[in-house]
Amino acid sequence: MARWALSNAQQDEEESSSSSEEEESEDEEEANAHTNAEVEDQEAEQPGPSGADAETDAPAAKGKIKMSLSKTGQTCHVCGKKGHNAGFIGSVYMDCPNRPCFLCKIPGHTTNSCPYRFAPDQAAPPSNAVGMLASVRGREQTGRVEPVVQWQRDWQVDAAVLRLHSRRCTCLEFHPTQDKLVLSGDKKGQVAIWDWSKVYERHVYKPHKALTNNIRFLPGGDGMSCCTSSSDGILKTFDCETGMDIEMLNLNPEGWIPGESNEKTWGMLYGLAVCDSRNLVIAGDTHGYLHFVDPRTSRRLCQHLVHKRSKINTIDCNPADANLVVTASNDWTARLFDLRCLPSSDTHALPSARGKGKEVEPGQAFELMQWPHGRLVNAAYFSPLTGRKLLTTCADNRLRVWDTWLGGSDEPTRSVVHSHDFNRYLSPFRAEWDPKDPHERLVMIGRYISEDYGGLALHPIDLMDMGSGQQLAALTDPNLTTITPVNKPHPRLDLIISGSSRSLYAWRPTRETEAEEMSVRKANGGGSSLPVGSADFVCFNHEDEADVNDSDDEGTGKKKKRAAGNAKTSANAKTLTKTNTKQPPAKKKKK
DNA sequence: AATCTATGGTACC
DNA sequence: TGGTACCCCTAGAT
Repeated sequence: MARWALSNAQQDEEESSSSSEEEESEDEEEANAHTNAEVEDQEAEQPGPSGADAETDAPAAKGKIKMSLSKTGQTCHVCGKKGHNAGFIGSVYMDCPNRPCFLCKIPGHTTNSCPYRFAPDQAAPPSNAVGMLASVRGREQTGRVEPVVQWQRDWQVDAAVLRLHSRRCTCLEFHPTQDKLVLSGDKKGQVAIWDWSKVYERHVYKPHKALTNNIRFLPGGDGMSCCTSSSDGILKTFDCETGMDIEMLNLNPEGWIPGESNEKTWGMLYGLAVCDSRNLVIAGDTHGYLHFVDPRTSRRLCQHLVHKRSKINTIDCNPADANLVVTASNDWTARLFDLRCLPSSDTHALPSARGKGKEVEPGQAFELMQWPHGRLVNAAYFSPLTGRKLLTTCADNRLRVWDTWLGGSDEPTRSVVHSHDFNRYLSPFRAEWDPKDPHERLVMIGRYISEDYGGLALHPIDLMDMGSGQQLAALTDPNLTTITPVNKPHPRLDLIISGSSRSLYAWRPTRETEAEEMSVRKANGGGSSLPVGSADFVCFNHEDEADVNDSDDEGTGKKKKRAAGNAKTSANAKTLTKTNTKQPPAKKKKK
C-alpha cells in the first residue's frame, strides 16, 4: 500500500486524495469523502476566529491541507490571546506556546520541542537503590538495553476492509485457533467477523444496543463461542458462526426509564476477561464492580466492589497464575486481586441502592496491590507468557511496565512518554503485548498526535521495546489517515490488525509478504499469487447494513473476489475491490 | 461547502 | 455537588 503514497507534488487534489480503491466506481465520490474529508476536517474544526478565511497560504501541492493560521489579526483559539495562533500549518501542528506540552504535560515547551518526543524512555532513570533485589531490578532496567529480539520493522497494509462497521471500531479479538479470523466490535453494538486472508469475507451481527466494549473467546465448545460486553450493560455469550447469543448478565433489567434513569443508576460493562482454567467470566462495570459469571449456566456467581464509583476499563487474568486478576480503572489506579480471597457474599458500597450485601471498602478483602497512576488507566495487561510484567496505558501519556515480582508499587520498571491521550469520539488507546515475543518486551499502541510524513499528517502505530524504551517501528500508510486506537498483534503470525474509524487494516512485514502470500493463497485454494507489496481492499458501504447478515459465503478464493469487484451491481450490496495495484492508479479528473 | 451535533467523557473549578 | 473547558477526533445531518 505504501506504493500508493503521494509520489508527485503536482498531483491535483483528487490524485492526492488517497482513495485509490474506487477508480472505476460510480461510488467514487462518496468513497473520496472517506479519506479526503478526514484530513480536511481536522482543519475545518479549528475554531479560530479567522478559521474560514485563513487557508490561503497552503501551497497548491498540499491542496487538501488547509491553513489554520492567518497572517493578520492572529488570535489563538487555544488560549484566546493575540499575536500567535495554534493549529496545522500544512501537516505540522503548531502548539499554543502558553500551554503545557501536549505530549509530556510539562509546561515550558511545546510538543514540537518536547525532549521526550524522540527519546521517550528518559522518564525512568535507573534506580539508585541497593541490595540484591534492587540490583536485579537495575539489571532489568538497564542491563539489557540492546534489542534482544529481532523484530520486523518494515510493515505494510496487506489487506483492508473499509467501512466494515457503521461506527468506529472499539475492540478486536483473534479467533483462538483459526488464524485468518478476526472479530471486531463497534460503537453501535455490532460484532463483525472478518477473514483477512480473503479480504471480502465478513459477517456483521448486532448483539448489542450500545457500544461493544470487549470480545473474548470462551474455552471449549466448537471454538466459535465468545462473549461480549457492552455499554448497554449486557454480557452475552455469542456464537460468531451463527450470530446466536444468550444473555448472561444485564445490569439494567428495567431498561431506560425516562426521568428516572441516569448515569448513576445505569450500568455499563467495560472490562471483560475469561479465566479459562476456572471457566469464569469476569466483567467490570462503570460503578467499579466486578461481576463473576459462570458461562456454562449463564448465571452471575457474585459481584464485588473494587473501584469505588469509578469505571473499570480493563480486566486481565494472569496467564501463569489463574488466581490473579488485574483491573485498570478511572480512579487512577490499576489493582491486583487474588481470587482465592473472594468474599463469600457480595460486597457493595451502597447497600440501599444495590440490594443486600456487605458494605466494604473497595476490594479490601481480596486486593493484593495498587499501582497508582497520574491519570485514569486505560488498560492494564499481564505479560502474555509469564504474567510477570504488567503493562499499563495511562491517560497521562505514559506507558508503564511494572514488575509484579520484584517491583513495589512505588515506581514502574519502565516508563515511556507516548502520545495516547484519551479523547472523546475515539476508542481508548490500549497498549498490547506482542504474545510472540519470548522476552515480553514488545508492545504496540496507536499514536494520537500526528507526524509529518512527506506532507501528510499521519498517526502511526508504534511498536515499542519496553525493555529499552526504544521505538522499534512506526506503522504508517498514506491511505490510513485516521487515528488508529485499536491494534492487536496476532498470537502466532507476523500480523497486526488495526481498527481505525470504521475500517480494519491487516499489516504484514514487507519482506515476508511475498512468501506468506503464496502460502496463504495456496492454503485458500486460490490461484495466482499477488505481486510483492500489493494490497487487497474491500469497501463496504454503510447501506449494506440492512442485508449485512446475509451470507456472502459463496465466494472463495481470488477469482470470486475479482468477480465481485467487477460485477459491482450484482455483488452483495456494493462491494468494491482493488487488487494488484503497484502504483497510484489513474484517476478520473473531477474538474 | 460549512456548520452542527450525537456521542455518553474526564478533570477541574 | 454542578458547570464547563478540553488544546491535533469522527461521521452523519442540516
